[in-house]
Parts: sequence; structure tokens; C-alpha cells
Amino acid sequence: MDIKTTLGNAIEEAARLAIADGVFPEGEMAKVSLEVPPKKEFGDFSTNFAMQSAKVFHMNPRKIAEELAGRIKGDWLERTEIAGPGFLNFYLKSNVLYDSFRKIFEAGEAYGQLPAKDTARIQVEYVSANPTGLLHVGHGRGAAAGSALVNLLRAAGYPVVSEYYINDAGNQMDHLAMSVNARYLELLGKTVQFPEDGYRGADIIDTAKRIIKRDGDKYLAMDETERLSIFKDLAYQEKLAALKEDLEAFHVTFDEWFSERTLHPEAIREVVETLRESGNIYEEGGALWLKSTAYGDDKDRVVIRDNGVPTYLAADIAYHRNKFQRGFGKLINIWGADHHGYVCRVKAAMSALGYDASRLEVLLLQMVSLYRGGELVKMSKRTGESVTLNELMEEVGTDAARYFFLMRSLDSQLDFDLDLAKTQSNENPVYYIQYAHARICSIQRQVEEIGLGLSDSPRLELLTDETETDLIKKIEEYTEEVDRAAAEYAPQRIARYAYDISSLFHSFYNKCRIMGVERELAEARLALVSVAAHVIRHSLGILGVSAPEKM
RNA sequence: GCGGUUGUAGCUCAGCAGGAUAGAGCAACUGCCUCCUAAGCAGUAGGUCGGGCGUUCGAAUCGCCCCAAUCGCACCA
Repeated sequence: MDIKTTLGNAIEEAARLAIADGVFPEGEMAKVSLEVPPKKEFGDFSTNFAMQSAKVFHMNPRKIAEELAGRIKGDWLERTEIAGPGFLNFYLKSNVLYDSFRKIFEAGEAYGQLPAKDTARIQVEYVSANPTGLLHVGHGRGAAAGSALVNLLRAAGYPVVSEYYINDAGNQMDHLAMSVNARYLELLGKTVQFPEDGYRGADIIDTAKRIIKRDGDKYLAMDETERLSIFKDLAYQEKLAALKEDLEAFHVTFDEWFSERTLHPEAIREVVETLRESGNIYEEGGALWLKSTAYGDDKDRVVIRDNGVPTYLAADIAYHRNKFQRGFGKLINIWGADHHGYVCRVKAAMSALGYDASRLEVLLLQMVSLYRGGELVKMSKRTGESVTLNELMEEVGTDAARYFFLMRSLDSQLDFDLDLAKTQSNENPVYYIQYAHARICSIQRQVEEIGLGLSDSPRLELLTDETETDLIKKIEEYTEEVDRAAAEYAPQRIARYAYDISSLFHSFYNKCRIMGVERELAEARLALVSVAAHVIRHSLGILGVSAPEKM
């Protein structure tokens, strides 16, 4: 049992004793919550239990605290103090710190991975950009957030799989084919009118060029319908391959790639039929409408257009039903904030199908605005002026880009200053973290040369400097931080943690030396920095940021 | 007009399952390399937590109203 649980139990036990002694009234007790206080002077742990109990016990919180303090016992406890309006501050015996740190040291590489949680599988769907062009920086943020969330949930012990939904069935695929077709004809000297809804990005021209390079002008002679059909397929394959490649370069991989086409027409027809049978569909103006207002939506939504073609929503309903049918207990979708209007109707559809809509969690990622030379860079697929994820990776590097995306909360808008990120100055905190890791690796290399190595049983109690105990405490908080960050779907907490632990290491590094001190102390310090390096590596791993051994 | 998100130091942002004197980086200023990587450390300065009202022993954190920014409000995806 860890010390926090032990302490929590001791507090509850003290409260029960006080009730038995007739000091506190019988009845419900407040919940005990323990936290690491904001200041070191306030001890190792503190609780607001006395204040929370003031109302239930109808007593002065400081009086409650006094009664509790006298009843909390344990050989791990140095002393208890009452402070402020009624905080109980606990100061633990120093061996508690070293005993738990020894366990972490002995766990080695396993530290940071929490035991498997016995919960239903979670699916995380993210990016899901149309295979019609290049990924831009907005997708990059989604890719970073989604992959980090998956890593985080895994570290916290949740069973989780990731999925990419390929929108390969709608109009946009026809627009893609027409765009490639137009570029193809242009490149072969024909005069064509570029399609109004076409994609004007340079990547489309590249696709056309590649087709020409490989197959020449052999498609010219074809009937346009046939040519479009071939180009649709060729362009699709190429775009999808490019997506995968770019994502992998960005440290993003998926367990599943789900094609929307597999839902057409059968799955969609089926789900619409199911909804019709349960009375959730009606016809009006030649179209089929989902009665989503019955489930909290602002208005009803068309699922089958008057021309018989299903809407995007219809496919999405079939898709999400399919997810539930695959047995996931929780569905997490990461969508751009510009899709937020969509959340309600998809949830409404799930409710209409009889699923618990709260099992579908949509995380909305706020927009990314790019600035270059102090000017806002407009992002538009159509104009082809958007900055792609690839360009971003080239300019600032994968690690810096990922960390920038992940260091702020998902629901705050992000101003990405390209010039600033490009300078690769120390303004970029990712270097600070990586530098801490590289420094430790450097020490490990040099220590090896002078015949010093990691001991099996270092004398950890020699680590008494404040920078050492601060670092130990931070390391001991890691698993709890992982657990909480996962529960909150908040990878930015890990970004923060990685920065904080690096900062504590740098302080230690400037104050304490490893080489040139007495052997036992050197071995203890080596154990400390080795664990620190592991935790930095582990947290960077969650973020999908590399941990270099040299810089 | 309706809805989502945001508003915290000069700038970029953490903190928000209510708690003790609101934190970090950058920028500014002062120190620290004969010493394991100075991409570092130590320190100084900088704030009516957008505004108001409310709930509470206690509010940056919860609720309501207002202001501002932003994204949406399709038989597009």
C-alpha cells in the first residue's frame, strides 16, 4: 500500500475514533482528499478534511483538526500540524521517501506504466482528414493530440485502440478526380476550365505529374467518365499513402483505417431502416429526416436527400453504430472545433438507436492560427496557400511541433508563430526537456569510463540535498499524474510534468556532482538521475517526442 | 439572434474534481563556467485572474448577466 492510501486510511480511522469517543457526532463523514501542498513548509501532504467536515459535524474546523491530529498515528509520521483555516499538514519520516523511491528504482523501465484497468475497451478516432489533399497544421494538432492521448491512456492502463476514418465516399472524391483531371489536361497542353469545387493545391498538380510520368498521355483518348473514374482511384491511393507517410513522420500510427466506402450502401440503408422502424425517421419534401429534436438537437436533420443520396450524417450514424457494435465501451472522437455543431446530432442519432450517448465523447480541438512575419496566414485547402504539416515539420522539426501542439490545453486556441518556432531558440521548451535527458545520458557515458556504475542497492538515504529530495518527490508523483491526465484526457498535463521534472533535474545538476564525490553518494546520485532520465523519456514518449542521448 | 471555446504578468500560456502568499517561459535587470554539455543555474522586478452579481467558512476555479475574441448554426464534407 502506498503512503498516501495509508495516510488517508489513518485520517478516516482517526475520525471514527473521535466519533467513538463522542467528540464528533455520528453520521456521514466527508471524503478524505490528500494533496501535495503548494509550499514545502506545509509538509509532505495536506488535507482539507477538517474544513470539509465543518458542516457535517457542525463544529469549528480548527477544533476538528485538533481532535483529528491527536488521533492520527503511524510509525511513518514525523508530525502533524494545523494551519490556516483548518488544514492538516503531515510531515513524514524521511525513510518513507526513500522506501518508496527504492521501489521505483527497482521497478526500472516498468515505472510509469500503470497496471491494466479492468474496463471496457476505448476507441480513439482522430485526424480522419479527407484523402483529397495534404494535411495542414490543424490536422497536425489533431494528430499530436490524438496520438498523445492514445499513448497516455495506454500508460494509464486503459485498453485502447486508435482509428482513422477515411472519408472516401462523398462528393469530395469526385472533386478530387475532377481536379486531377483538370491538372492532367492542363499539363498536356489542353485548355480547361478548372472545376469550381476543385482542389487547387500544388499537390494535385504533383499527382497529375506523377500520372503523366508513369502512364504518359494514355488517358487522353479515354472517355471523360472513364478517365475520371480511373483518376479517382489513382489519386485516392496516392493521397492515402501520402497521409500515412506524413503521419508516420509525425510519430502517428493507427491500429485501424476505416473506409467510409464499406458503409455504402448496405450499412447506411440498414441503420436508416432501423431508425425508421423505431419511429425516428419521417419523410418530408422527398427527403428522409432524422427526428433528432426528440433527443435535444435544435432541428431535425436530413439523412437521405430527395435525390436518394445519403448525407454525410447518414454515413456518420452508420459509422458510429458500427463502432458500438464492435463492443467499445467508450468512443472518443477528436474533432476540430469547426465541427462542433455536429456533436449534438450524432449523439442524438446514437440515442435514437438506443445507445447511451454519454459513451461517445467528442473532444473539440480549437483552431490553430498561423502567424508569419506577424501576419496571419490564412488556411484554405482551396487556394493551396495553407501551410502543410510537412512544411511545419521541416521548418520546426517534429519534436518541437508536437510539443508546441501539446503544451496547451485542447480547448484553447493556438497561435502558432512560425518565425518564432523556426528560430529553434531556447524559447522552445522542448529543448529544455531534451537537454535534461541528454545531460543525464552524457553523465552515464562518462561515469562508465571511470568504472562507476549503477549499484543494485544504492544508499538512497544519502540523497539529502533539497534538490535531490525535490526530484525524488516529483518522480514519485509521476504515476498519479499519468492517471489523472488520462482521466481528464489532458496530455498537456504530461507536457507540463516533463518540463517540471526537467527543471528540477537542472537545479540538481547545478548544485550536486556525481563524478568526484565519495563513491556511495555517487552511486546514489547515479540511481537518482537514471530514474529521472527514465521518467523524462517515458513522459516524452507519451507526447511522441524523442529523447535524444546527445545534443 | 442561438450555441461551443477562450479572456490570468509587457508577450505566449499553465493552474480550473473550490482551499493556504495565483505559477512558468520569453522579454527586462543582477550574479554564476580552472568544475559531469551555460540549449543550464541562482536571484530581482512585473497581476484589480475581462467586468458585475451570486453560492460558500473560502472563488482564477461553481452559477447567472454583460463585454471582447474566435468557431459554428446545409438535402457540404
